[in-house]
Amino acid sequence: MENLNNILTLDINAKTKHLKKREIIQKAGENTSLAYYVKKGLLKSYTIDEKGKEHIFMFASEGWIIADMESQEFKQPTELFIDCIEESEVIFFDRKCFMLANLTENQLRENAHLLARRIAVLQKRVIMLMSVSAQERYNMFLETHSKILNRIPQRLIASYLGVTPEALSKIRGEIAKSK
Amino acid sequence: MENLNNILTLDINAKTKHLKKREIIQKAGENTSLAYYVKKGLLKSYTIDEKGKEHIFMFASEGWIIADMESQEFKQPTELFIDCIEESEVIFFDRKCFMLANLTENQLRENAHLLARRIAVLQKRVIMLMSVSAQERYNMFLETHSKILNRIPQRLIASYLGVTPEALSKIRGEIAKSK
DNA sequence: CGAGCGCTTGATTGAGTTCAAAAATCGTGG
DNA sequence: CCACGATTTTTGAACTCAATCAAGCGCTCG
Repeated sequence: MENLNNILTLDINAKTKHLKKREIIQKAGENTSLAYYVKKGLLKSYTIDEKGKEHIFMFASEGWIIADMESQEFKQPTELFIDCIEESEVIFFDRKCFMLANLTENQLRENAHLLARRIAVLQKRVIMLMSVSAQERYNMFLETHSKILNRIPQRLIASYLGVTPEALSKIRGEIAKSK
Repeated sequence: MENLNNILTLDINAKTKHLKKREIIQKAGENTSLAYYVKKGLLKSYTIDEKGKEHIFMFASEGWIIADMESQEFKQPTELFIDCIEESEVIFFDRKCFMLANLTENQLRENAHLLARRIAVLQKRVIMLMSVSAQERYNMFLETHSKILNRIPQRLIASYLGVTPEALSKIRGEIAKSK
């Protein structure tokens, strides 16, 4: 992820901001073409459904980019909220620089990989949601997010896994018992 | 999707093939960087889990590209099977031409949009799987796949929705009753 | 220090699965 | 083109996993 700085420098308007815990940097319904590079801290992106329930798409810690990469393709307003789980330091830059014509071959490749990696993550998630139990999903989460595990509240992990906080608590109880 | 032909022409090795129903064009575990443009017919991509269950990722009819766009990014072998639901006519070409340096600005933009659109579809699917009932998922499917609906066997729709064929049959029964 | 939020635990309910078998549809060979 | 076997779809009963509802505990931060 280090060489993403190449891309970041393409946006002369890119700005680093210091954000407090719980600070919202993007709301569903807004028109924005911004993306966010996390220098420090921990963010999440999510939707809120008709019943007011939050559904988390991704967590982004140091070195990750978080944004609504796609909704702009179809319809203008984003459907994603993005906010800070911790106090964070984030570079705001324009997503459009991913599509500039004067990119080098390496930058191009980097961009394609970035999008492809995002697709890979989502594809895995779809399989996960379709085919494995909540318990197995939690185990997979433990593996894939081991570094930032203790920085994420339980309730948010439950939302990411697509279960209620109560269900996750019981799953953890089961795991603890079986040891 | 018409101008995708621009990209297709970049691969001098691209070949059109006629395929019979049930013919498999890609198997999990294979090493390939091919992508498939559907000129005619209907294909599906899917995984098979430990229990031997098929989980469908996408259907591709006329004008769509189907491929494992992402697993190559990480690990060599693909995890997706791709086969024909109907007799089909398909252009086999190399995915790598999406990342060539000599693409025009329009082609670049087209590629980015293609990937972004795929992300959008997957993102919607994740929300769908996390937050709505099987019945609602079926209704959403009816809307988004209305043109190819009657060409897809029930059992495959159930797999796409993440439910058993029995469950889908009952859902359809309910809907029919309520009219 | 107290109020509220987050986590746990238990009882109940419900959506969807599994298993089984019948009914409908498809497709292939004669 | 028909008939028969195979595959799909439907229907039903029993069961399971996770959701919902409700109550209690523990922390933190205001």
